[in-house]
Amino acid sequence: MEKLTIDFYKRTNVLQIARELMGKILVTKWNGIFTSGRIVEVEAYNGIIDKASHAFGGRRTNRNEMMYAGAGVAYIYLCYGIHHLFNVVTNSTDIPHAILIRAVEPIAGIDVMLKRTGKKKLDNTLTKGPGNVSKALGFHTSQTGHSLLSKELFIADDKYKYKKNEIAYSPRIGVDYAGVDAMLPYRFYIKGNPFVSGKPK
DNA sequence: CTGACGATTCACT
DNA sequence: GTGAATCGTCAGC
Repeated sequence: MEKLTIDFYKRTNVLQIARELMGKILVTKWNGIFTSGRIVEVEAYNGIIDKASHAFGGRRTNRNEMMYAGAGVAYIYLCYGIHHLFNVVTNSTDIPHAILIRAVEPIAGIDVMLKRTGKKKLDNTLTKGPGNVSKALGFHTSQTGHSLLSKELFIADDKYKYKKNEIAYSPRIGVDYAGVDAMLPYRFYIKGNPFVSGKPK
């Protein structure tokens, strides 16, 4: 169970990193409260040339400032006034690459996740979809910019590996406004995993 | 200052 | 399948 280091995040190929995040363990320990889950669905946002990214065209605002902060920090923002979405920032300072964590499989602290989400029992809706992941793991926009190398928030590798044929890819979800870039196969997910969002096929 | 809208989710028809 | 919830952000005036 090794914590991923800065070298993992600072590489230049965001698609490669997104692909490698599959099966890794996302851990939060806010105020010492431990929760974790295995990553089963992600989407890559490929910098200033990606119309679906908040940083398209080099747009730099107060909201997306952390996308430019450099590898190994969290970018968390509010969507639809309701949902906090969690991203991993990669590459280097001033190059706004990010990976949205869309779904995890709960591992530790399931009781805490149930309490945070107001659910009664564990089912596949607990951490399915980016809004639910953030709710279950306790992410909040106030944590944007938090280091992924810290003791409260990090991603670990327990050496579990999905087989090559278990990982599928598709266009990203909810980015129709991005024109041709909406069709890019930047979403990765585990085939048949019940926590993966979108309609099963 | 104002208005339009979003990397979503869930309840309801 | 359809539509409401809900509010910070951002472009434009």
